[in-house]
Amino acid sequence: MTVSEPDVYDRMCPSRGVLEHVTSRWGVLVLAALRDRGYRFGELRRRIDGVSEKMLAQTLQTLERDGFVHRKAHPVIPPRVDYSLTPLGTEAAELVTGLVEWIERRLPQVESARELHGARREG
Amino acid sequence: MTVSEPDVYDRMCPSRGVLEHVTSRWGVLVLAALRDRGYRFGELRRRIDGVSEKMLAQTLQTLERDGFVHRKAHPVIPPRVDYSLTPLGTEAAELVTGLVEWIERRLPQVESARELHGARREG
DNA sequence: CGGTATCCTGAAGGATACTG
DNA sequence: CAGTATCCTTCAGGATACCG
Repeated sequence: MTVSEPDVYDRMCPSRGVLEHVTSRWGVLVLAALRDRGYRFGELRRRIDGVSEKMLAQTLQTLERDGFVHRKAHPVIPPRVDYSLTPLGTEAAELVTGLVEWIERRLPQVESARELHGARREG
Repeated sequence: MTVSEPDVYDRMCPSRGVLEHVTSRWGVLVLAALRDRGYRFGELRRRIDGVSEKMLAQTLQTLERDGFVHRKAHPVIPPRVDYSLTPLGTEAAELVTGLVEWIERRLPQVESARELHGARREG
């Protein structure tokens, strides 16, 4: 395991790193899911469609480290680990789900904008 | 130039694509910048620290296609192109800058959470 | 000035196998 | 079940060159 440096842009503006954790592909979806209730690892994996074990673990670790997610490991066999939002994470999750829900409401407008504009890349 | 398909996850949930355009590394920063006022291409490039010409152009095209950004090309030499937010883009920008500003306010809490947790990866 | 085209590399991230 | 370790592929995105 190699520990990577914060990149140049992070050094110039430390909030960029946090912003990217929270708005990352899987970060958004984890926060949104946990807003409903706490989940076990496997539950989350099934609920968040398409996430790999590796990426889910990585995303949860990053969010835990930033203080957004609380991890509670029960010392039982088979292992049981529950994830939930911290108070800080709850606030973050409200903001990102606000964004997600806004997008879902405005999707028709986005799609008609795309038609007007002519079908081009989906980057 | 190859035009890429929307990937599998986009097909399952079309809002994911829009979410990723808006929360992408440069998308967030473009929306936040344009919230202040309209900018020319070069102005934006200078204002958004670290963005390459290529990525700025690509990001603006994506946001334009989604109906968030308005592009006004003046037929003069040398060329002049102004970018601004559409009404839809203004709403999106408000949500993302809300998130950015929240993160900036909470940064001290995030940093103390990191210290408690012990210094680990910056993924 | 405001792009586009091409090339290239490092990092993100998926598949698989393994473990306590 | 909840991860780690390893390998391998894909792709974001930077560098460079060129153009209207």
